[in-house]
Amino acid sequence: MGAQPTVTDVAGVAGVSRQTVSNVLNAPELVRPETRERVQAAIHSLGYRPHASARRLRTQKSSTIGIRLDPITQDGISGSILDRFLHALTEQADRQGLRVLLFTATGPEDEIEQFRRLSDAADVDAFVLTSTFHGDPRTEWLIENGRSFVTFGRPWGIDDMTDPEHLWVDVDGRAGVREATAHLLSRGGPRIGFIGWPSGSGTGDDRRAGWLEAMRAGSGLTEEELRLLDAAVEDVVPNGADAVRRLEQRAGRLDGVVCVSDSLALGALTATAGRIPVVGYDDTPVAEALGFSSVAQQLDEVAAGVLELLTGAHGGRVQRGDPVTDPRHRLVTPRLVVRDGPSLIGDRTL
Amino acid sequence: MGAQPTVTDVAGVAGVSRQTVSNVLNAPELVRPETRERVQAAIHSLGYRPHASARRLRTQKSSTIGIRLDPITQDGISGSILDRFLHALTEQADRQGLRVLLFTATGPEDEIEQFRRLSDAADVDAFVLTSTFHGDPRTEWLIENGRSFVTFGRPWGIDDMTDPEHLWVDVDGRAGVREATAHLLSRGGPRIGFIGWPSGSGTGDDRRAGWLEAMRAGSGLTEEELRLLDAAVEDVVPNGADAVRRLEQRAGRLDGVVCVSDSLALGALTATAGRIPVVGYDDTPVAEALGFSSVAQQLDEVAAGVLELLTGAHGGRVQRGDPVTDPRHRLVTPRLVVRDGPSLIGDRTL
DNA sequence: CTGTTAGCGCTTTCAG
DNA sequence: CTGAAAGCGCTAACAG
Repeated sequence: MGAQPTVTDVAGVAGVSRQTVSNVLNAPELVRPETRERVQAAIHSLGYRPHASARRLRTQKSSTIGIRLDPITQDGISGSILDRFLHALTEQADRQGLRVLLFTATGPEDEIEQFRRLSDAADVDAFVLTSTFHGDPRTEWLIENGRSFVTFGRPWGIDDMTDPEHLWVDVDGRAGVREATAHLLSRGGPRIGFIGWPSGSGTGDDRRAGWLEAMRAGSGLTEEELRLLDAAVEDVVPNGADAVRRLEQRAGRLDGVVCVSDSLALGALTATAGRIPVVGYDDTPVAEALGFSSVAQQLDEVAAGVLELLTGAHGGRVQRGDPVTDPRHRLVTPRLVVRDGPSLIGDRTL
Repeated sequence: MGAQPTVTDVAGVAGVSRQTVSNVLNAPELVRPETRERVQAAIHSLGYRPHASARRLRTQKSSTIGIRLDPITQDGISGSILDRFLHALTEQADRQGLRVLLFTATGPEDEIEQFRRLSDAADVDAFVLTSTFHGDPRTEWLIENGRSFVTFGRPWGIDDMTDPEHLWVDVDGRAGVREATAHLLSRGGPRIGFIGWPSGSGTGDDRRAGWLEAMRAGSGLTEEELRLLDAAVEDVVPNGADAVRRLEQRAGRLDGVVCVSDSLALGALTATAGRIPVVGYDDTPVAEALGFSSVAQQLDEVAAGVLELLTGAHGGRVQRGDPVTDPRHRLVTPRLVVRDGPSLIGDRTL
């Protein structure tokens, strides 16, 4: 432990002045290579590290991004995607010298209060928001108050979508579900059902659109028939089972099911028991454990995109990018992880 | 946005000097109520917030605790417990004015490097470690270098266990499994199997001990018979199914199974398909979704314990407690969450 | 109880 | 390219 060395100590050892040391750290090109090396050596031998708070006080930058940890990992099954995103974000932020600070909030209003608290205290430079929703008051507040932020998730309101103040990264769910559907179409008959959420959620509707596109393009079924293959339920496991039974009843036969989430896929799986292929969404550990296919969000890419938008592609510092040259958003294409069917529930048990 | 007001601004408005303001904030009892209120009013009307970095620089405290986000959410199923712990920790830390900073590391050695980096830069005051293991080099380094830390998880080495430098909080797995086993004994026959991990892991052995205690006390079986009811496998889902089949073969009949994890419980469930009760450990979302009983760690209590040890029961500041008066560790008793059996895989599907 | 004086460790002018 | 001076916003001593 002991007292940490300061720039002054380093300067003493290297035989230069304090800000030469500072220059070596912050603008190495200004310092003659020879001197630079001497300073570096001193830094190394003393084990010097710049004092983060001092630097932050001076530069008025915290180099820290704040992210709220969701209150309850909703379903829990899909909740792990936040977990994975968080990990990717932390890892990549680290590499750019950015720290990730956690906070919690009881609801949107409280979250706004946290925004205020954390940014007023200069604790964070920017925020990363997850699970945005229609007419989200949080983004509104952030924009109005000139705070830097990026959302993981499109703003689903009509105007927001193109608001240049609103930077976002999202996963192209439509493309993912389209691919999943096309995959099932190519594997078996044309009657691929879709178990989605009730319409109204941007994310859910977007994914449903992907199913519809693929079906129109490749199933040869009529609109009437397609309607019979489309179910909308709340996102809890048992509903997946109910929905699949209902679809089978309505449509007579099912050749496969694409689900809007792994939770519903799990439910569907318990009802189909391996008879027909089921594809989920999120590629959660459950999908892997039970061996069903799922659409995987590329959380690494999302995290990279978030950071890029935040640092304006300059890396390192959090600062707005140029509204003209820099992109304001990024759509990441997910990847279908194909698995050979439910090895456990299906083949082995039943 | 605009420039944040500083103590000087507040002092100006309230008509007092700078440190009277500071005193109002840090030692209110030193200031006459009348003045105090005037200052408070000024603070409020200006929307003043102390600048965190300035304060940290001055006090040489970061009021921040660092926690590593596990590299890969191992199984994923049980990985969510870190997630939940993190949430509880953040929430409670918040209330004490402590921030939670995340970092990642590729392994124990790298994690130590991060400890050094974060504490040298005065970014964090203390660390919280999860998933400690036998002869963990991390705790050794932290102790040697005088860094504050608390582990979630006992040190399983013999000496470490009583090391007064090592503060820890853990969940009493033995008690949890004992209760789970007793519960199954009371519900059905005496042949309650145990599916655990290979011996060697402190956590796993501890839980196994719980099963053994309950069985010796309440099953009336011989040691010989008990041995036939005890399986040890690696923690992946399919192993749970294999193990249960093996046990049934060896022991002839099974009246229930207690598993060391929800992952194995899920596997066991697919093989037993609701014939006999299965109890898991961790009470993950999967247990809830599928409706099987599980031993729930009390993450809120663990988080509270961690913070208490960290702040030496004084709350607020991170500082070692008195080695004599303050407790050095805390064992939290888990809770058995009883569910009426696998509603999905069991009753409905099969 | 209140004000004055100093300085945490760093970076950013601006001269040399 | 290097050095000297100044101050980010705050709080801990001490003196009034």
